[in-house]
Amino acid sequence: MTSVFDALSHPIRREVLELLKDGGKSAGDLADHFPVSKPTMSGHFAKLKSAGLILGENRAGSIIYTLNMSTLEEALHGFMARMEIAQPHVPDTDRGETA
Amino acid sequence: MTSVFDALSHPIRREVLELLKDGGKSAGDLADHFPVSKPTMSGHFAKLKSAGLILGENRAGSIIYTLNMSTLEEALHGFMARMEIAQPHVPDTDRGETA
DNA sequence: TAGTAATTTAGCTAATAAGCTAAATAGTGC
DNA sequence: GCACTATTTAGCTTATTAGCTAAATTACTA
Repeated sequence: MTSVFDALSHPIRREVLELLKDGGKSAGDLADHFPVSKPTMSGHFAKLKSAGLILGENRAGSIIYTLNMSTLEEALHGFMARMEIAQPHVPDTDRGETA
Repeated sequence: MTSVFDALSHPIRREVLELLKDGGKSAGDLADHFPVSKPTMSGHFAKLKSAGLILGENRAGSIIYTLNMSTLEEALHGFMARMEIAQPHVPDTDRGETA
């Protein structure tokens, strides 16, 4: 069970997540974005899946990976709360921002 | 030059950062919080320093490590922006910025 | 059912990480 | 300068990671 932060430690894996933010993509399509072999990419997918950051689904002879945003958000928000890191660019709370 | 995400991948290193959020602490005091040897902790400090997450300063026979919050914030905010993750609002916290 | 395309698994190598003990270094204070 | 304390460096072992090629598997499609 790879931890989320372990999964995020490799730049290829972070970029895979970014590629998935606008919708699912096949393993092959994802792999084509990176200068490593498909088996190597398969290992990266396995780690992301083990961390709960992506889900894989069989579809028409391919495997479509989709982002599991809630796992990522929970990990990042949880850590930021522990560290008491505030948001940088959202308006002051005393200006009555409407969510 | 360890990357911030590499540095964050180990739980001891994340907890060191948390211990430093309310002010600097000596290497020895930090090491006492963890069930590993001091040389091992020294290696963790070196990685955090190499990632720009902490600073070490000689003071009265000890080395005081302090958190470099801006590096951490930049990395997390940057990644969250790339991922289009809403950043949480953290309530006012007194981080000890006594004028 | 056989073929084909997509993906993973197996098996390997090389590099890095994390831990240890023992020794070296740096800085204080007498 | 010497002793003392704090911390790091050296040197080692073991485990993990990341990469590769080749082979196996899975799942469509004809």
